[in-house]
Amino acid sequence: MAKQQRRNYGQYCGLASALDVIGERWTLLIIRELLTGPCRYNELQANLPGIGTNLLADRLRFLVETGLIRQRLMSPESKIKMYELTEQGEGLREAVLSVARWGLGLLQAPAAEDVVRPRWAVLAVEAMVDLGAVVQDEQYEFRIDDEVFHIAIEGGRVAVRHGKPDFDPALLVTTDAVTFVEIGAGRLNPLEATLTRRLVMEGDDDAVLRCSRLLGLVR
Amino acid sequence: MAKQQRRNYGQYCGLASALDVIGERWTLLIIRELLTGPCRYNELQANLPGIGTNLLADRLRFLVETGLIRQRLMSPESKIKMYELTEQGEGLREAVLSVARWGLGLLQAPAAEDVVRPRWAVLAVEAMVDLGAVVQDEQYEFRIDDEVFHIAIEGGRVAVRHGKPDFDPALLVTTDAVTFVEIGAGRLNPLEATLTRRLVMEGDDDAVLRCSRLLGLVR
DNA sequence: CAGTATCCTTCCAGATACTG
DNA sequence: CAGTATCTGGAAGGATACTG
Repeated sequence: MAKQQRRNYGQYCGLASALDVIGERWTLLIIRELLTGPCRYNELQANLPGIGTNLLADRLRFLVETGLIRQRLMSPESKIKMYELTEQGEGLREAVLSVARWGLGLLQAPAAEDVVRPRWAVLAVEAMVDLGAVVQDEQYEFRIDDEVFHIAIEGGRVAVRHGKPDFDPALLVTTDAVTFVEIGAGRLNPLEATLTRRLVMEGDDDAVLRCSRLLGLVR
Repeated sequence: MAKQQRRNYGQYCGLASALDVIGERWTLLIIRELLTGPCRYNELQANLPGIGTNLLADRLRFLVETGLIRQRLMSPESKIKMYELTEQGEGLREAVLSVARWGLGLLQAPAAEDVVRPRWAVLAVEAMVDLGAVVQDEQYEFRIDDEVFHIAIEGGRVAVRHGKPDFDPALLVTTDAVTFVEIGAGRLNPLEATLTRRLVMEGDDDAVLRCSRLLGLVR
């Protein structure tokens, strides 16, 4: 036998065939990391505590084979490798957000041993976006712990991206990852978070309102 | 140790917490079965070839504990037990459809050993529904292999349900599960399927058009 | 930095036998 | 019918050491 067969469900069904590819342990969490931008091997390892390097390598190899991700050099001269989603992998965004949205509702208070990362808060932000609440093109800057990202509204489309906004943001939101995830989970009232300074929104009052509506924090 | 701890990711993140509950093998397929209506133990076993009775029992027990499903007697007098989704479990519908929609795009021609079930075609139908194409209240009857179900459009909402329509349907669609899944996967042209009689749509031409649009089969 | 290689543990598949 | 209980080989997962 040249190559052993992967375990699969053997069902002619969209869900089953999806799970044959992304159903194994850790796989969807790797996709989650890449949904907020390309990552290096060690970054992935650092953001997926407990994965074990062999499994990470296995999963990455399989996902490259399957065409969900690809390897690319960071720049022509450097030999630092990055992993990034292909178009097919990017196609999982809606599905991942949908699952994450459901999972947000399960969250209790963080346990002492729970790990949190700013980029997971980014995912929470994205899962919370209500497309019906888009009013005007603008950008909001978020500073979550040590990471900066922004929401860009462009012609009715909403993108959540890493790094600073492309232009002067209408709003600057400063918070920590736990606070943001808790708000997303509906466990923490945004007003309360604001009053206790766990969440700080600086900017025009109207922009604060628009952003709050976009994230479903107020009606 | 009274009760061993389930393996979990230990991440304070919506996606990770969702996967702690529904990430294990077979779990989401059990949810899929229940999304098209309550099932008995043996039905589940029959529709999930390969699961093994102990594993199915384990999963069901866990899902009941977690509150995603519940057990109920079929009728007060009979002692036939059914499993059905709780409201929380029902909350997974969008997420499951979203994953299934992505997975449909992966499907190749069915392999000889692949299993197909009419209810998976029901899922495909539901995943294909384009809410933007809803025009008027009506119902469509589907006969896939030996199962009957229908799409009910009521005030802009679309429901896919088991059994016969509540009133005279605008359309009767007859086909087999493989054909329907293949159409959903974009592998089979609906016109071709119609011409080869693998798919038969009986009804008013306008209704055929509306239904085809609803399922994204024509623009 | 970006992985292999190794070893050990846990989970899963499949079979079978049993119970209320 | 609707499960529980037990067993076994094999596959997947986890921890750690090592390498170009």
